[in-house]
Amino acid sequence: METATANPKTAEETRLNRAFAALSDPLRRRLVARLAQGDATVNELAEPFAVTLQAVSKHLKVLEEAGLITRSRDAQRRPCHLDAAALGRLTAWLDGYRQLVEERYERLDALLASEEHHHDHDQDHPGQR
Amino acid sequence: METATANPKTAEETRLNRAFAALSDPLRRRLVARLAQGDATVNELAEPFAVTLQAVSKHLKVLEEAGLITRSRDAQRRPCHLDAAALGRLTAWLDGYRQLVEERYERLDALLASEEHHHDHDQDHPGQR
DNA sequence: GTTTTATTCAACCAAATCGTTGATAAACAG
DNA sequence: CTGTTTATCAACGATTTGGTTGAATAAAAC
Repeated sequence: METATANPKTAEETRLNRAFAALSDPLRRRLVARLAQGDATVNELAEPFAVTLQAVSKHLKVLEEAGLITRSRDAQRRPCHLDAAALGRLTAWLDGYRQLVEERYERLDALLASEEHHHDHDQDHPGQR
Repeated sequence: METATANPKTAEETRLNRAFAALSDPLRRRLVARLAQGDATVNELAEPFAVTLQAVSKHLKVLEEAGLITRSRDAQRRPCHLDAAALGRLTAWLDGYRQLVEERYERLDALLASEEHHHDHDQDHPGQR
């Protein structure tokens, strides 16, 4: 599969860099959570938080440059819209690696089970280890 | 910075904070990618990169404190193991919000379709972008 | 014992990050 | 035009981050 190996700088990796970096800030993640409920302007987004409007404006710029949100225009307002596809790219990255780990785990399980020829207990996946 | 006093900040949120922050660094994500292929020691992990062993050691500490990896012991070595469940928690967070956005989008689509009484121009929906 | 291997700790430094205040721009309302 | 709302830009300071080198620890090998 794709799974960017040791490539120096693909555009895709740059995009992931920006997106994960954007989500590393708790306030930005709360903005994302808020935007999941519906589009909102900068003022609306800033209102619940104990920071200045300028700080929120900066955070939104980061989210926008990371491709996580898009912005339109309504008079003086600039409503923000959360981009579902961008979130999907992040889950795809994470889930690809998660699946690799689980596959390896299952193969190890199978190996252990096959080598245990004097027992035969069911080796079902145990949810959380 | 968020107020520590007025905000209870659940343990779950703290865990997400650490995990997303851990993944915000490109080198740490490459370590994760490497560990998805199989467990590895600090030396093995550091070898492909142009940074010192100590730098990688620090990064691994961050990943460990974020719960993304666990570590065992084999003589002087401390092999790292990628935690699939931790990756799963991140995808769950992202995907929850992604689904909210898509549901809202679909409802808006349906509303627009039902209100179209004098036109019938096709409202194309952009599947993947 | 001494030395080698594997990893971490400690101190330090440059650069990035996050927040602030103050000024500016753009679109409206009067 | 004057003033208000909405949002951004610019400069600054405090803190965090990611890297380095050098010393320290722990287990193994000699």
